[in-house]
Amino acid sequence: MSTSTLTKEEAILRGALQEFLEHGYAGTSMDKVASSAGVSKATVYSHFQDKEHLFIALIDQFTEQRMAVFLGLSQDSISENQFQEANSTHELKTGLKQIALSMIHEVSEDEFILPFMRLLVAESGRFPNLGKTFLTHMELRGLNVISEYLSSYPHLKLKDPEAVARIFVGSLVHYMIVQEMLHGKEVIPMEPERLVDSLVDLVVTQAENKK
Amino acid sequence: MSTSTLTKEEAILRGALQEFLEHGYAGTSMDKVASSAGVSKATVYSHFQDKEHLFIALIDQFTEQRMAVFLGLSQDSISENQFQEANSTHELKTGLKQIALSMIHEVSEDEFILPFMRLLVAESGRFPNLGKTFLTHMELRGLNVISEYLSSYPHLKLKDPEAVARIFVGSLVHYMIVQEMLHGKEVIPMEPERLVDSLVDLVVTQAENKK
DNA sequence: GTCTATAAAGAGATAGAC
DNA sequence: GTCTATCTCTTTATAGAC
Repeated sequence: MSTSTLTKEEAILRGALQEFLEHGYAGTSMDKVASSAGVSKATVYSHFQDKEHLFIALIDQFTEQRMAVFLGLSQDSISENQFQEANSTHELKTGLKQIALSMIHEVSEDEFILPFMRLLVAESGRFPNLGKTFLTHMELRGLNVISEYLSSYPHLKLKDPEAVARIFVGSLVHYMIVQEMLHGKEVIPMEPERLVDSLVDLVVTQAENKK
Repeated sequence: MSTSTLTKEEAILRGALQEFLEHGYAGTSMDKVASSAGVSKATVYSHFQDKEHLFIALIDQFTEQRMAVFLGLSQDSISENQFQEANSTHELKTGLKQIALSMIHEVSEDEFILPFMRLLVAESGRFPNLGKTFLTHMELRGLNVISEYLSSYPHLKLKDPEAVARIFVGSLVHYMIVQEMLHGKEVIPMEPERLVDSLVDLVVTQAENKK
C-alpha cells in the first residue's frame, strides 16, 4: 500500500500517530499534525471535531489494528505449541520460553509499541477510557492466552492460572518498561534469557517436583 | 513544617510538583506553576533558568526525597524479618508476602507515587536521565533488597536471585500499573492477595519440594 | 529578590475563497 | 473538501520599577 493511495483522513491519522507518539498529547500541535500529514490545518478540522476527538480516534484505530495483529500472532503461537501435545514438562518449558522470548522480540521489532505504551500511561489519567480500552482489548486477551496455555498442561496443577498469567506477563512487561522505556539497558542491564529462564523455571519447577 | 516557613524556592518546587504531576511536562505552564506557588512568574525565572531546568530540578529533588523514605522503609522491612531468622519456608513465605503487600499498600497510600511514575514513563523519552536516575537510585536499591532477602534463605537455592527479584518486583509493579494507572480495577479486577499468594508460591514452592 | 507589564512566538480553532 | 489567511488566547521568557 503506497502513500499515494491514502485518503486525506488516513494521511491525517498517520501524521497524528507520528506526532502524538513522539511528543505526547499536550506536546503535539495541530499545525504539526497537518504538516506531517501533508494537508492544511483546516482539512484536519473538517475530518475531526477537535484535537481531543482526533486523539481518541487515533488511539482507537491503533488499538484495533494492533489487536488484529496480536490475535493472529497468538493464534500462531497456540497452534505451534498444540501439536506438541505430549505435555512433558520439558515441552512446556520450551513452549513458555518461546512465548516469552517472542513477546520481547515483537516489542523490540515494532517501533510503535513502546511510544504507544508511553502515551497510554501518560494520558490514561486525563483519558481514562484509553487505559480501559487497551486493557479489555489487548491485555485481557494476552492474559487469557497465557492462562489457557498454562491450564492446558495437566502436570502443572496451578492453584490460580489467571494470577500466574499476570505474573508471567507482568514480569515481561515490567522488564521491557525498565530496559527500554526507562533506559535500563544502560544502567541496570540484564539479558532477556536470564529473566525468561528464571521465569519459566519458577512456573514449571513445581510440576517437575510433583512428577 | 508549615507553609509559612517555606522559602520561595521551596514554594516554587512544591507548586511545580503539583502542576507537573497533574498535567505533565508540556501540559504545565509557568503561569500555573507561579500561581500555584504563590509567587510571580518572574520569581520563578529568577530561581530557575527555564521550564526544562525547573522540571529536572524538581524530579531530582523528588527522587532524592523518596529515596530517603524508601531506604528507611526497607531497613525496617529487613530488620522486621531478620529476627525471624529460623528460616523455615513458612516464615519465608510470610516475609515475602508481607513485603509484597506492604509495597502495594505503600503505593496506594501515597498520592504522589502513581502520578510520578506516570510522568516518569511519559517524559523519559525526551529526558532520558529521568529514567536512568530513577532506576539507579530507586529501582536498583529495591531489587537489591529483594535479591539479598531471597539469597539469605538457605532453603531457597535459586539459580539467579537477581532475575527472581526482577520477576518479584516486576509482577507487583505491573499489577499496580494495570490496576491503578490504567484503571484495571474497573475492567479486569483482581484482589492483591490473589496475585501475591501466587507470586510467593511460585518463588517458594520449589524450596518446599526440595525439603 | 520580587513584582507588574509586556514582548514575541505558538497554540486551537474558524472564515471565506475556490 | 480543501486551501490560505486570520482571529484570539495562551505560552515562554524578559524588561524595568521597587
